[in-house]
Amino acid sequence: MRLTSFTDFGLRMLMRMAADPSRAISTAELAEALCLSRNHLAKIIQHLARAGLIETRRGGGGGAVLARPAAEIRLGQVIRLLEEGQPLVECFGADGGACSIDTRCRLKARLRSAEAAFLMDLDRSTLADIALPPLPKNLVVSQ
Amino acid sequence: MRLTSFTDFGLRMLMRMAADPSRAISTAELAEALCLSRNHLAKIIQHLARAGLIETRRGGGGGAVLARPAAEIRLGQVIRLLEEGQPLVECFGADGGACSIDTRCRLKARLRSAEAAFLMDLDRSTLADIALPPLPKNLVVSQ
DNA sequence: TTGAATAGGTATTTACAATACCCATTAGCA
DNA sequence: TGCTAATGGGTATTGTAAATACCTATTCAA
Repeated sequence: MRLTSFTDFGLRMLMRMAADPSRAISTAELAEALCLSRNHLAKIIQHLARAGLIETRRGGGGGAVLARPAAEIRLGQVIRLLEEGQPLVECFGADGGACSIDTRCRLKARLRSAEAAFLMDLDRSTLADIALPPLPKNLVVSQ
Repeated sequence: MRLTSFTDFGLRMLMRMAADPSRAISTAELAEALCLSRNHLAKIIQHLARAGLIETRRGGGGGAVLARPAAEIRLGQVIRLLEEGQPLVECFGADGGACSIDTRCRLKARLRSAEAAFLMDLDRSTLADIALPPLPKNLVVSQ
C-alpha cells in the first residue's frame, strides 16, 4: 500500500502553510524548504488550487494561502484529492473491466470498505492538528 | 493509494484455491486461469509458501494447497504479507530518516493509524468469504 | 529412470512517477 | 507604462521499480 510522492509532498506543503495561515508562500520558498524542484511543486499547488483547498495570487508578493481555516480541512479530504485517479487495484481503474472474475468477485466490496475505513480514520484529524510549529528564525534546518 | 499487482494477483490466486481447497493446483493451471505468466505467478506462490499460508508439493501431481482452512485466513493478514516492505510514504521506509520535519511531524502517527484501520477492516473477512464459486465445467471464461 | 512439477536466481523490459525546461500570463511597483 | 516577480500550464526527459521472461537445479511420483 503506497501513496504517491505527489500526495506526500502535498501534505507537507499544507502542513507548512497551516503553520502561518495569513502569509502567502511562494513556490520558490516552499521548494527550498522541502528540497524539491520548484516545477514539480508548482504542479501540486495547481492541483490543490483547482480543488479549492488553497488560493494563489500571481505577481510580486504573490503565493499560496489556505482557502479555508486549517481546522476545517480534513486529512481524508486532502488525500482523496491528491490520490484521485489512483486506483487501489487495477480493476478499480477507469478501464478495469477486463477482469475474468468480474461479477463473481466478492473481494472488491471488501477492498472498497477498507479504503473507506482508511480515509474515515484520517478524517478524524484536520490540517490544524498537523500544522508545523513555526521554526525559530535562528534555527537552521539540517538537510 | 495503490496495492501492487503482486498483491492483486496473490489475492486472486488464493480466491481460486479456496474454492477447491482439497485439490493441489499447479502454477501452470493458475497462470492460464489468471492470464498471467507462469514465472511471475510462481514468485507469488513462493512468497505465500514461505509465509506458511500455502503448501507446495513438487513432482507429478504436485501443486499448491492452502495450509489452513480458508476460514482461518484473514484478508488483512494476507495483504500485510504481500505488501510487506512497501512503505505507505517514503519516510516509512527502511532508510526514511532524511525527512527535514522529522520529530516535529504529527502526520506520521495519523497515517499509521489509518493504515491500521485499513487492515483491521480487512481482517473482518476471511478467505472463505471471498472464495470463488467453482465454475461449471462447460462455461468458458472469456478473456 | 524418466517426465512432470516446483525452486529460485538473474536478466530484461516496460510503465509511470518524478523531474526538468520553456514560455505565456498576470499583477504589483517604480 | 515598462520592469520584475510571481503563477499557469504544456511538453519533453529521466530514473526507478514493478513486472516479465528466461534458464537451470532440484525434487518427487509412477
